[in-house]
Amino acid sequence: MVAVLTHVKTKGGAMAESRPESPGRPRLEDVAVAVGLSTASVSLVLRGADGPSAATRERVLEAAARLGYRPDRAASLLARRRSRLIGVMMDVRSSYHGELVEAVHEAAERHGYDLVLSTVTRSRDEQRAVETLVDSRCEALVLLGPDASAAWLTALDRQLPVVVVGRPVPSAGVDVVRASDDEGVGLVIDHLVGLGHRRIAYVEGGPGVIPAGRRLGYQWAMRRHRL
Amino acid sequence: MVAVLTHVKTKGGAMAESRPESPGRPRLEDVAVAVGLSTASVSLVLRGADGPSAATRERVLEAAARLGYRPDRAASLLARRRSRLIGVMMDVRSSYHGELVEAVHEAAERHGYDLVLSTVTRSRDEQRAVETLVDSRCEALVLLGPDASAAWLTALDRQLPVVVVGRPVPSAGVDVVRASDDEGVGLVIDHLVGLGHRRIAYVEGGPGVIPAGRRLGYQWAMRRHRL
DNA sequence: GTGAAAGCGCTAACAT
DNA sequence: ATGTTAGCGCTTTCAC
Repeated sequence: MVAVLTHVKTKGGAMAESRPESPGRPRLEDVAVAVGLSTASVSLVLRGADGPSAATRERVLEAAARLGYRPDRAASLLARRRSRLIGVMMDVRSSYHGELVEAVHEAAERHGYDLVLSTVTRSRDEQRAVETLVDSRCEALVLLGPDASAAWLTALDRQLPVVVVGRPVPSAGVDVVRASDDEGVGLVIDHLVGLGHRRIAYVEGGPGVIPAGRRLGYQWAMRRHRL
Repeated sequence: MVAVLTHVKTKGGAMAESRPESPGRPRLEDVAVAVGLSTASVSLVLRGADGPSAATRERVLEAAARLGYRPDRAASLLARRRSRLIGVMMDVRSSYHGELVEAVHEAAERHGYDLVLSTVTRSRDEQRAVETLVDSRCEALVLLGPDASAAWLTALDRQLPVVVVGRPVPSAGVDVVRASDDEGVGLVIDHLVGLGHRRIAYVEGGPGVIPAGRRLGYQWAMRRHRL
């Protein structure tokens, strides 16, 4: 029943012991050099900009693939103006939260946003979980079932758009959406990032709701957005 | 039952509409200037290095708090040598995975590592989920229930330490730990980052196991590590 | 269409 | 004990 460490067989690799003179992963410059272009051009191609010619594009893509190039998220994030990131605070152990996250993920994806997940644990409370998200440059936050006192919740809301799901927020000065299924979240995200970009808070209608009507919700959203 | 968008009340904030001349979040330099020190010193204080004097520390911490300074994760990550990040691929909708994540999180935390969560969804397959983790500079990966063909799994394992949980890996060239409860994961992480830093793979003994023996597992780990 | 150069905010030697 | 100076890898004007 219990894990047996003696069954561990090592394979020689090391983690802490810094890989000696490992070439390190290929950088944008490596690709640039490989095709005899500037990093600027390569960057454009890789991001699908319309500047580069089809021929150039071809060569760059080939080289990038051949070298196994992967963009460095941290570097990219640091250099970019907008992060296009939406942070989600949740409890990973809740499959209900999981369903919501999936819905949020799909909605966000449609608008070109990526998700950053942060879970609450026994040793990591909600505020710390949220801090991680803010520190990660998220442009908006979705808080699943926060036990938040209106205090820091509203303070947070003054910094960036925040959506709260699952528990009624006390009489804070935040505005609210009422709904009772997980599709509402998708709708809210659509609304949040796709349309008005309003700063809003969302509160589930009540407990014990039956997750359903998924498709319906999305259809509504799509229709509203004329997609 | 379905979310009602008409209930949305805006609050005037905006997301896309770049906050005009917002001062932007305070940077390390802002804190440095506030206390009349260099960013280097401030960085040291904030990271709890032992260089700075108690007096200096005091002032820096005060200023940081007053300005509401929060370190930029991307910038920090980019500048740092090691990321001290462990990536976890999972299915957020599975509360079993959630339990495992919590265990992994606690183990990782004890060794000063942070977790990066990446979930598989209908539109995001395992390989893409894992790519995100690699691109995020994770030093090691924990894959929960991957349906991986040995192909890219073993290729991945050549780049960095990988731990697989939940499904037997085909006859790949990876070494294995056998166990049957989620504590095994904690143990493996301990082993992975705390002791030998070995490159290993972990395979759950079988399906339908009863998550139990949590404490016991940890006690074993602690004892082994003399903590 | 493509390149040069200036950062993004932070960390890490190396000086002082 | 604190400051200086380079970068980390990428994006982004602005020239060419």
